[in-house]
Amino acid sequence: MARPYEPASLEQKWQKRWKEEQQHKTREDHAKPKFYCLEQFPYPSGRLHMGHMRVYSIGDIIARLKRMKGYQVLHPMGWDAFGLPAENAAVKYGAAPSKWTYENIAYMKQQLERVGFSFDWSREVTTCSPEYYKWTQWLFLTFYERGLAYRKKASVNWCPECSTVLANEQVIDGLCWRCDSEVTKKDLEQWFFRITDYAERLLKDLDNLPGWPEKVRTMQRNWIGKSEGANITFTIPELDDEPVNVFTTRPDTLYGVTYMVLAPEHPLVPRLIEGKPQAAEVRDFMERMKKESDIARTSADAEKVGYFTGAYAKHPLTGDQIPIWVANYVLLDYGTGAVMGVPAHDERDFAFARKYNLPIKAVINPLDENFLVEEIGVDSPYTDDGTLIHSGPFDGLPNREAIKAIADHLQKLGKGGPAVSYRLRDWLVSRQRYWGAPIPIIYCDNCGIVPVPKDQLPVLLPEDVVIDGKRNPLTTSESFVSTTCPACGGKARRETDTMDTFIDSSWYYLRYTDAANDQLPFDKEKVDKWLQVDEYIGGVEHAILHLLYSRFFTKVLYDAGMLSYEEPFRSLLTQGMVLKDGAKMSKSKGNVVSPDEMIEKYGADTVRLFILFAAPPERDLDWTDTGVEGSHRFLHRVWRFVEGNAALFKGDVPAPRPDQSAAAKELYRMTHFATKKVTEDIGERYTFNTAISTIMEMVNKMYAYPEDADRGTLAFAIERLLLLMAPITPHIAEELWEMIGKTESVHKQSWPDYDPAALVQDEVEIVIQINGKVRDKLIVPNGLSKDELAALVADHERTKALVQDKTVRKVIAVPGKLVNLVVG
RNA sequence: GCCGGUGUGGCGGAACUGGCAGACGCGCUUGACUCAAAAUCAAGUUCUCGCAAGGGAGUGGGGGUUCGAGUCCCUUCACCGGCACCA
Repeated sequence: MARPYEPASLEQKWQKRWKEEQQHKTREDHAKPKFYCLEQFPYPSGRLHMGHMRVYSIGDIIARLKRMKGYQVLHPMGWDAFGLPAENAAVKYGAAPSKWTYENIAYMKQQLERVGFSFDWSREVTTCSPEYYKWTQWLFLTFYERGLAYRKKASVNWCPECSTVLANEQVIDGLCWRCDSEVTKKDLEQWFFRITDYAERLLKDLDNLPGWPEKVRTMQRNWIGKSEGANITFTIPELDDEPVNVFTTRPDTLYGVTYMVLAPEHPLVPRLIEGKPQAAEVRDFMERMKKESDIARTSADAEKVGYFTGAYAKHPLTGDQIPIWVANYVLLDYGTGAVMGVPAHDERDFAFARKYNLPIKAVINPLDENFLVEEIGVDSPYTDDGTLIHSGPFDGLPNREAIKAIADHLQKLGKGGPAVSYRLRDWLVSRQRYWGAPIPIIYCDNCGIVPVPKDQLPVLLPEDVVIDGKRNPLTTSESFVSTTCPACGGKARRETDTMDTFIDSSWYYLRYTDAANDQLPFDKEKVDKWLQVDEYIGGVEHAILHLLYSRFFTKVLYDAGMLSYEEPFRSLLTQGMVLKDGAKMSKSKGNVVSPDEMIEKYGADTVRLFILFAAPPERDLDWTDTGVEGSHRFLHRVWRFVEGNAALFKGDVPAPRPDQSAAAKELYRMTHFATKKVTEDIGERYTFNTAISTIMEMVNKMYAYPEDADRGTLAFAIERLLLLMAPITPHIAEELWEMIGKTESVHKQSWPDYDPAALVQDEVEIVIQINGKVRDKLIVPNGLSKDELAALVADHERTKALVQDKTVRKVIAVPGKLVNLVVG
């Protein structure tokens, strides 16, 4: 009586047993090589979605393989548990954010266990627990001690919907990354991390990350946005030669400057316009610019608007009078907030000069002799290379050389010099929200800003707060706000902002290495043992945000001597989205497929198999019901075959005798080939889809295996099949492994090797080509040399017929592959 | 505009090092089993001409290198993503 495949009961049976045996606990064994396999930890939103299923399926297949290959594997899991949804839930349902969060964690943890992911839960990390955020605060203070955390008043991004400020990285196309509302500007005093100090290292070290996708490295390079050029100091005679710096990437065009433009918010503007007839309209313009959002103002097709201030600057080399303008297209926080205008050689300057009738002066002579210098500035600016003209002592110099020559010359004169500018801004880390780690800072009227002493951490989140989505909740807790100054003992008040949740997730991968440490965030020896993360798997939506911040954190902690690596993630795998009907799953589209329902219907193994089989990991995956059915069908097929042949394993199992028949030899070869292919595809190439397709081919061969062929070879193939399936579909592999009489878990077995000799075929099919076109195929003994092959083909009747009376000019023979006859 | 990525059957995808394009799966067609259906097993399935044997075309388009190109080079188009009045 055949026993049917019943995933629901057998999966729970094994999950229970694995848990009892603590099978997924990290075994620290210094004799073995280590492997740190990490997937981005989830936000406890309530339910797992298919995106979660995908990341964790990918991580689990890798971790399970590495364990079987004899590595000590760190494969931890935790919760990115601070954040706004918990607060929104508090406003909506009146539940405390902590209650909401911990209930979600409990539910999602149970879901993850139901899929059979091999996480080491003994190292579980929850960022909203005081045991964790104590160290987040500790690290904030470390940053503060190192001068990397500072407070300043600035025009910052403000999300009215979330009632909080946002970092630049969290503003996507002018909208809030969380809620998509339009972000406005506000002048506020806020905490920043000095990530710009690390701009150059963050940029340069991207070159040392060959294991990262080019796409992600490019995105980070673009975000950091390095420009090389020069700072040039103009002076303003009417303000006692007050200096004003401009940044330019084209110092070679310095002699072509015909005007200068300042950002409307530039601090010099009020002094420049004082007493001038233009003062009123410039002031009016400045007011208008203040109100306009950044996107509207800086979009490429926005009209360029400018006003003459009435003031002039002095050119640093020629001494010419340069009119000073203000315009919407100049931004205060990029470069120096001031630019020089060279309309002859810059598209934007040209358009501006045309509009306001400013002079255009050509200083680069095109190398193209057909291009007349006189044409410059007539219809369009000339922005390519050339030699300098009208540039005093630099005339005749190729402009590329002039860039350096002029910058160096200015430096000698003390009027500027080579300079680099980055697009990257400092990281705004304070949030006017409740559900985050409190910033451990105290304000004292006598002592000013006083950090909370590290031995007084954690600064606990108070519970007597009002969360109404309107006020900063911590300001409503009197018991929290009023405190004493750690320095002078006088009355003081606490900082009421909390930290950006991206700080929590910037170091969680370090905490996993030493999750229970109550003396330090982590022990140096332990973190050094496990770092770097060997494979980090997550969504590309964090390409800039989380991945840049984590790199920054690692570098700062490296500088602080807390760890020995400057880069946290050796290799990065960015998995694609899970789509349904060509669109991202979303409630509003009504195309959400629930993992719970799928597991209920087919079992976790089927869901894992389908996710890994349907597409390579980096690509988007289209969820199809028929595809899932197919994966489920395959597991049934495996089950039936193994179950139907389980009797083979009663008593003494015969040894494989592949020499008994061609069929036996072929199955034996296939088994070794599959071992090789699956090992490489899962362990090195991360193409799980092709690993699975090879296993399917192997099963097809097993079905076609003759009844009377060698049983030992078949037994060998069955045993091997289960080992190869173990990382992919761990439950069914375990159950069938037990069924064939094994007493120790399949997951504790050593990953099988393959025998290269077994891969060699006696006979191979070669292709006969005439002039590169396939004309015939021929079975020949393996291992023939080029000459033997050519001779054999020359003798082949059909080849003779094809060649007929034509001359064979050349014969190309590739052993084991083909023979190509060039005839004519 | 700059940078990066992707283009292969009806669909998801394979071809890793220049060597039989379309593995594996989905879908579809046919057969076996069945009173029948489902399930299962077996065969077929790029397009096109042909009864067939056998031709021809074919990896977004055009060109090139090579005995041989999905793969390398040049060029061009489309789509996706990042940056963008960034000085």
